[in-house]
Amino acid sequence: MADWSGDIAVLSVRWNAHQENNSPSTIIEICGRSRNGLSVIAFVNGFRPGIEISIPGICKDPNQLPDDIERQIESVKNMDGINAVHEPIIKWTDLGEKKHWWIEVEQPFMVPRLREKLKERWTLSSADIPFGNRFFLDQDIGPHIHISGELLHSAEQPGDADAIRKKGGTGVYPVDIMISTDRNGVATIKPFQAPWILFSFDLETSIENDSILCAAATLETLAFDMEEPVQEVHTFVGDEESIMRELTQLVRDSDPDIITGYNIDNFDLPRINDRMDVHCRAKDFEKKMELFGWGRVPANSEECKRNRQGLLPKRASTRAWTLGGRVVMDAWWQARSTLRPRRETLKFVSELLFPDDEELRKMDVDASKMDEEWATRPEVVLEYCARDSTLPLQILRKIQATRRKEAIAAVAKVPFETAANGTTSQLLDSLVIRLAEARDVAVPMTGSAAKKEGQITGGYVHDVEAGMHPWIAVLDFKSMYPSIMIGNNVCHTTRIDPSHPIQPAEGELVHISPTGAQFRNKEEREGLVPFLLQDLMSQRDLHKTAMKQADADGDASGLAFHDQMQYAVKIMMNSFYGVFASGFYRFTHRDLGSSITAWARRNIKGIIQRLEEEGHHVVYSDTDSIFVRVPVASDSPTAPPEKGSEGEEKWLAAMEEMLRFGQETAERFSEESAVLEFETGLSAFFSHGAKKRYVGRVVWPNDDLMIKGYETQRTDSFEVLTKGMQRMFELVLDGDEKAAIKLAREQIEKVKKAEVAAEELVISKLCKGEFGKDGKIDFSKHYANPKGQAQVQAARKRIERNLPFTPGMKIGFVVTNARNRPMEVEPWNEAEENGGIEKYDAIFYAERLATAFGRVCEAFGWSADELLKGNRQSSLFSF
DNA sequence: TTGTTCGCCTAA
DNA sequence: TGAGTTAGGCGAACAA
Repeated sequence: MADWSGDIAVLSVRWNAHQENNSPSTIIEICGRSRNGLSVIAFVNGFRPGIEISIPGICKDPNQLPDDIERQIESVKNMDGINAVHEPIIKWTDLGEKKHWWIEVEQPFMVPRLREKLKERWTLSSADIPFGNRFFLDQDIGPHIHISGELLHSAEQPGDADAIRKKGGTGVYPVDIMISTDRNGVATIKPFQAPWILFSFDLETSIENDSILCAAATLETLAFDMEEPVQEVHTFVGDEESIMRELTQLVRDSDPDIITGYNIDNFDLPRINDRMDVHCRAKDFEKKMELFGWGRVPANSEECKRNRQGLLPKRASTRAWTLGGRVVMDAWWQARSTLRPRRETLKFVSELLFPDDEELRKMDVDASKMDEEWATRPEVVLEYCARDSTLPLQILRKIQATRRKEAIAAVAKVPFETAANGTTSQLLDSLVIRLAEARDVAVPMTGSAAKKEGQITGGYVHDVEAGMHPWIAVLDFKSMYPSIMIGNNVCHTTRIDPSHPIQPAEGELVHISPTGAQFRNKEEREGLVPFLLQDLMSQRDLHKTAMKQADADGDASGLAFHDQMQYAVKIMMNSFYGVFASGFYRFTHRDLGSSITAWARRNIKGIIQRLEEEGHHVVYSDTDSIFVRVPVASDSPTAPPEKGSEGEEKWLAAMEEMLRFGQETAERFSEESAVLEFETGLSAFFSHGAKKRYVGRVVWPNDDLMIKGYETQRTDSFEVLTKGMQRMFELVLDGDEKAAIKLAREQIEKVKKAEVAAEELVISKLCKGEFGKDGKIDFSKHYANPKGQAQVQAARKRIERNLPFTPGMKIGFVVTNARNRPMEVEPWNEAEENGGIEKYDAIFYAERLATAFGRVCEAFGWSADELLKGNRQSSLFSF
């Protein structure tokens, strides 16, 4: 047989239990897309599953073993499912250095049962690493590899099912290329952007009987050298079974890597799954695979029965759907996490991203009367369905969702699937475990660490003084927590525990945190985490340098690529603290998290104190930032002056002083592993006196309005409030308090008279819930008192009116009567004129405005009450 | 009217 | 695949 080789980006990995010459073997099955656009399945031979065992308890001398160790090992060897016990290796553990025996297991699925049995007498390590991941760790590869091997299947030479089975596959896969190889056929290459194929779909369903009325799918292909993607729209009508069959056929023929759609996780995929169950008897695999056999695996009953990564998509957890060889990426979820939109409907998000697209403004089909709509104007419904199958692709493209995930995958060295749908700790596991194994550090099981009791103390937040503050320099610690971890060598493997057999030598320098916890110094024992963080830091520098180079060369795609990569590195670095401060991570200890934050608090409080002692007033500080008064002339203007006006000179002088002071102060307080940077210069800073709520006029390094915490930033606020407050802050920072108060009063008055459109009053909040057995949504699991939650009330009304509602999504509503308790609300229905809102509670909204505006205006002598009434009772100075 | 609790969302 | 963390503001409901 011929050989095949090529560069591929790995989409996902799974394993198959196999037999070779009557002995068990396990095949790693890699699924990827090649650089030139072929879908590839590779069977990798020669890896064996297993786990590691060592003797429980503290160990002072790894060579001192129980007398009956031979007998014990022998009895392990004789256990069912165990192939072999390898020669022991000495590894570091938190109870001393110990001998570790690698127990080779027949098949990965036997591991859970063996774990249960072995843990009675042994300590287990490396015992809960999914076998597919093992391959990435052992070979030290990431998602971008060069792979070569024996060709089993191609367009020219279609594969033979039996021959493929002999290589560990389950039949002929619906892909371009299939090969068989071993560890020597795989090599790391530089990351590249894979020409993924995306498949986006949408269903329209009956309200009356839940059946699928019609469907649409859009395919997107983007070759690496093309600017614009090629899209192809398909529509499906007819009886339900044939719609499902044709959809499935299209998936298998078009062979996409990524399946998307809007809210498919919670609606479209569950619906197809339910309808499949309606049409198929439990054992009727033949029919099931025709209706929903979307996996990139052979269509046979064996693949049908797999619970994960098989032929039929399954919900592996509440988190994501899995199927063989493809990745489900819900455009809703991606849009939510990157955009944090105020509302989450497809219409809202699309209009947000594509404000110039007039088509999006067309009135929707009335989803609450879908059966009627379908009966009377099917072509309109189908058009609407087709559009909704295309939009998710545009959304993903606009927010660069696949490129971001690909960059994360490259940095974390995991398959695309893990970057797209995995957890933060899985990303870290990938880096930490491979380093641990390389350094002979035993890998503990998740959950093996002592539980963290209560919360650890976090960052320090300085009280903020209410009012206006002129000329503020904002100083920030550069990557504060990572720097502390590097600087103090903070790691699971460097923590000094009095009970540990290995102790630092007398007089050895150790890092002592303010909590008293101690860590070895880097020269004696470098931590895994500090090493990884340092490596990530230098990776980021490389990408930033490459960005500059690409920019200079006019290489737009290179610039974008390195920007994605440096951003992904940043994300990874910032994930370390959280994972290591969590209560469950395998390499954690409660002292790690609390030491990091304790060092951080000590650093920042120390600097605040020294600044104050020097007479530099610190106005505010949060965790890693310090807002300090710049010693400018007292008559320095705080609003940018007109060109050529008399204030201009003073303004420039103040700017100059701020730069000098900011840079000098940052430098003066910087230490080797605690670098302070002059990040931002403000000509004016305002807060009403609450922590985490402030605004500033940024004048360096660029001109901007910075707002933190206030209603303008909140997605559960409403537009009149958001817009009004934004305008108020602009005026306040210009020093025009009068105008700000006037604006506040006018806005409140307008709302009071109900002269504002209901659309500007929509409040949107997350509404949780769970599907009950009867198909109804149960709110009581998530809410102590569901009736008391406005968003639940709105959700219930939507359900009652046959309008779509998905637990876990934000829901928009308008308050119609706040006099009653709980207050009455109406869901916002964007398919209807004016959202279907006839009347709103103007007094309620006026009061909300007054409260929010009042907090700001209080600083200038107007209370919320006075704003609401429109005049002031006691006036010291009346405007 | 006031204090407590629940819940959402944000800053870092 | 159950799982990054804590600090903090504030609105609403509800009990007292």
